[in-house]
This record gives sequence, C-alpha cells and structure tokens, in this order.
Amino acid sequence: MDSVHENGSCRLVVTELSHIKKLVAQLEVHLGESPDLCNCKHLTSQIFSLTERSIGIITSSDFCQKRSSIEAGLTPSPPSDVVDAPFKTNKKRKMMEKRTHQVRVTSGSGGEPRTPVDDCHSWRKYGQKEILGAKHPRGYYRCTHRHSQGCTATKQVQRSDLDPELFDVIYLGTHTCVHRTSPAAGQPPKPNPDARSFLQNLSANLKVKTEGLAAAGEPKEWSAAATTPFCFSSTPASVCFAPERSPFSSVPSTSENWGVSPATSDSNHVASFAPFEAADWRAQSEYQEVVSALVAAGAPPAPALDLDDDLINFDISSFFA
DNA sequence: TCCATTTGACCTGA
DNA sequence: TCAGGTCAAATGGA
Repeated sequence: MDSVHENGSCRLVVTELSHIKKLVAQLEVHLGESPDLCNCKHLTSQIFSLTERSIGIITSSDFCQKRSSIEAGLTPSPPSDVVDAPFKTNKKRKMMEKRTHQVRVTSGSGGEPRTPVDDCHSWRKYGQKEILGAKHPRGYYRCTHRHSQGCTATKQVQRSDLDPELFDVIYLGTHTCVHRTSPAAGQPPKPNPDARSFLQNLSANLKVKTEGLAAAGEPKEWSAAATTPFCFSSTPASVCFAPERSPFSSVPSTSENWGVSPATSDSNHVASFAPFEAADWRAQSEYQEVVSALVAAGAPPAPALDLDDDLINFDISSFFA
C-alpha cells in the first residue's frame, strides 16, 4: 500500500547517508594530510545537515511503523519482547531501588564482535553469569572507582541473542566518582591523535549501516542498530554523542566538556550516556532502532528524541583543534 | 608489584 | 528451590 512511499524514503535515506559517507571520507583525507580546519568545519556542518535530513525523512514517513511490522513478522512473539527479553528489568530484584537504564550499542563493524565500546567511564568486570534462556553470558561490571571513591555505578553487558554483534547494556546506579578516562577537567583539549581512527570507525560504520538501509526488507540489518546515545572510544579521551546535542552542535565547547560530560553535573549522566528511563525505553525503542544506524556511525540522533538533556557536549571544532 | 579478568562459591529474593 | 547478582581467590599481563 505505502510501499512506494516507503521505498522512496529508503532511497532518500540511502542517498543522504551515502553523502555523509563521502563527506567523512573527505574529512579523513583532510585530517590525514595537513589538517585544514576550515574545510573540516565545513564538512562537518554538511554531515550534520545531511544527517538531520535523513532522520527527518525517516520520522516523517511511516518508516518506523513498517519496520516494526517486519520485525513482528519475523518472530512469533511481540517485538518488544524479542528485543528486551534477555534484559527485562529483573523481576526478582525489583526491590532494588536503582535507576536502571538500557542502552543498546553495536560492537563495531567487521571482524569478531568485541566488547562494547568505551562509554566514558572505566569499568571493572567483577562477574559473569550464564543467564537462563540466553545464548550468551552476562557480564557484570562496576566502576573502577568503587573502592577509592565509593562509586556505586554498575552495568551489565550481554551479547544479544538475535545479533551477536549487538550488546545490550543495562546501567544501574549512578556515578559518584569524578575520575574519567578522558582528559582531566581544566586541561585544554589536546589535538586528538586518534582523530583518524575515529573517522575510520565512523566511515566503516557508515558503510555497514547504509548497506543495511539499501537492502530494504532486510530487517536483520536494521536490528543490528545501536540505540542512542553512543560513545566512541578514543583513548585517552572518549567521544560521546548525546541525543540532543550533536557532535556538531553550536554549543560552545570547553575544555571541560570536550569528550567528557560535564563533570559538575550529575555524574550519572556522565557515566551512562544519560540513557532514557526504562519506562521510556520500549516506547522509543523502535524509533531509535531506525535512527540508530546513524548514531552508530557517529551521526547525531534525531533532535526530536525526548531524552535526558543534560548530556555530553561535543564540539567537533575543538575535537579537531 | 599492581591491576584487571576469570570463575566457582556464596548470598538473596521470589 | 532456583536463578540472578556479588564476592573473592586464582591467574595472567603490563
């Protein structure tokens, strides 16, 4: 019925994302040779614009609805159950008064799936458990600064049964620590030696995800999408993307907010990308899965997403400064 | 030597 | 009693 409309939307999105990919490649070239900041800024501006248009195309169509129908058709059980089954809030532990967030991240494209990327905090694994009905064990992590600073933040990471390249992450508790894996507050942002690898990562992800888009009717590719927000790892600094403040945001960047979240704000948001509340997760999950291809590639998610707003600022201009 | 990971045992709540 | 979550000793790498 709406297949014409949907296919048209698909093509538009693919076209837009292809443009983004080319621009990223250009940006990489600029960085690889003699960094041309003027060109870089111009390119990043274009990338941002194209990304927003792509998201607009998706959100203005019945794209998400279609996709969710496809998913439902693939599995006998309700889609939400499929997605969340291994990660539903533990009913047996529901008395724990912890804030639980759910974030889905991709492990990266190509090669063997790895552990989810750095999320701006250092974690220490303290346990692993085989979960009933899950193909993969669940890993238990706590903040490295648990003992030194009494930080109670923990997270649980489990590889998705549906897609081995997907990791489902549940954040519990809030970060009370002040240490970061990124540069210390007060220090000026240094030229990031990992800028190139960051862009290569970006480019690689774009490739994978756009191919998935091109193959409309291949929901598997769609399901291999990450959910916002996302964080690229680039030790020592981690580049985090927040849903409402794009990497190319006009928000002035400072040494404090470069690659890290505001150290003075709620550390929970620093730590866990300030993911949406669990209650909001299901309602937004389908939409986020659709746009997550962009997110996984480093593009900013749709501004329309009503997520927590006190998130990480990231200004591309200072990133390349 | 320090720190992170692994893994079996133990604890807790349903 | 069972499954999920945590502890802590053993182990390995830097």
